[in-house]
Amino acid sequence: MTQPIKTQTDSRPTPTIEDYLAILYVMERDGDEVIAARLAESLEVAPPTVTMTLKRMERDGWIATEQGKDIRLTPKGCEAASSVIRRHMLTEWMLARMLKVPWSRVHAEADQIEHTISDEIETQMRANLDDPQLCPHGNPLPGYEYVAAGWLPITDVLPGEKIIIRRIHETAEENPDLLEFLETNGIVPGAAAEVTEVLFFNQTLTLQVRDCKVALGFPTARYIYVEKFPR
Amino acid sequence: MTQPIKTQTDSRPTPTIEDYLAILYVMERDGDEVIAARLAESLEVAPPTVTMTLKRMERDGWIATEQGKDIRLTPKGCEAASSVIRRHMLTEWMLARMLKVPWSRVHAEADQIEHTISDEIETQMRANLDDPQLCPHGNPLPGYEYVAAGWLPITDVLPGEKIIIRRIHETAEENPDLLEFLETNGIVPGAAAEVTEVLFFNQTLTLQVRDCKVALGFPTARYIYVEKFPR
DNA sequence: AATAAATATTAGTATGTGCTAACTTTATTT
DNA sequence: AAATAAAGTTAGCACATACTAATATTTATT
Repeated sequence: MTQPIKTQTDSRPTPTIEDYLAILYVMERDGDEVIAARLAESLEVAPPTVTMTLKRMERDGWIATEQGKDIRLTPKGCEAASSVIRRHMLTEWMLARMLKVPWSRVHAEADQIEHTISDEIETQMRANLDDPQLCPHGNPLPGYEYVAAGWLPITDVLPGEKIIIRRIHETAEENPDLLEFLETNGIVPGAAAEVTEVLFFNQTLTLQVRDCKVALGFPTARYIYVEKFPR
Repeated sequence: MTQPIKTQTDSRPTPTIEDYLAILYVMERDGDEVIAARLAESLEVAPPTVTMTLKRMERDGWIATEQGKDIRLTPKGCEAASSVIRRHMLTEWMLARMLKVPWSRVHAEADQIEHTISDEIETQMRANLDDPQLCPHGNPLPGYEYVAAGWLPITDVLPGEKIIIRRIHETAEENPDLLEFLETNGIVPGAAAEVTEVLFFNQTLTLQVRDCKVALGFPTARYIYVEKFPR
């Protein structure tokens, strides 16, 4: 008899728990307040669902709650979160490069596929996709946060400054309409642009990308990170 | 407000139901007896689980049971089964060709991923994988059964006959050890071989593949389909 | 300090998917 | 025909994941 081998894939959290872990990881990384209400919004589930799921997560050692206060990932939870985020981002690259799925769509598709990628497939992805440090939207793979550390929100740029678009934050990726708008207007990592106008009273910021002008609302603009053009 | 669009992916059966549908499809295709006991074996679940799941499937219109007798796919069930089998086989090709996953492993991996492939990704796979009619193991995509119709089990070949390996049946794909054995010995679709010996008393059949001899047990051999060498 | 808003929890319910134990029904073989 | 084997079902249970309604708690604002 051949013994069934317990693979890492078997000991993975469920897709639901992986979703929670990934959001918690990004919240912690960004220094945001980690509370259940935010999770309920991000995941589009009712608050009691979050309460119960967090209880199970604590029971299973993915998170720890400081005397009922804020939620923190345990080392094990952090590991698991890193893993699913890595699989997500590698899947995005696979879809974009190998299957030519539009940039604005890869995130939503990868959100499903990520949970079914084994360690072996992850290894193959890495090898065949040049071991990327950033996802197609410019967000860093876990462990490569330093690569993105120097970029700043485009809201911090003064009119007249030339910039390179570097990153669309994970939060903005949740909005497919926005992604399509950005893609259509060439606002994707690597694009050169110039901030032409900032209208505080209107909460908009106008960009010149190639030969077209695009106005971004401030809430959107906060999720677009750029590199100041090397003069 | 943008209306959320109800995609086909939303109306898909659950992964569990897709698994049942795919097995039922193959059983029907091959003219096998379609009974719950066979499903329980294939799916490695207890018989009562099958009873309950089949009830839900009938309730939801995926299958119909002739006065409590044999199980048949409804047109809707057949559609859904074809869809998941297609996604499975396209995923296998993607893994093999794009991610260079070994031939003997792609089936098991695709078994998970298939459920998370949207119609859009399926379209992209088809376009970027040359619209295959057969999976990497030589089994036909739904609708292309005629492509495989002329091949026969290697048990029907007489010693001395030269053949081309064309197909490893789905049932054999469930056995990873067997697949690895076949791969190691070059028994994969397209390989030229010669049946050198058939030992009925021993229930084995010996093949010459390239420069090595391989003995196959009859139960295995029944799942290997071949084309007689064009003389 | 009082009110309002935001957040969290409890209680009760539902559904899908699994299990074991026990029992019945149907087929096969002696 | 009787015995055995195979197949199917019922009953009872468990767990993850969702929900609503109601309540409690905490934080913020007037």
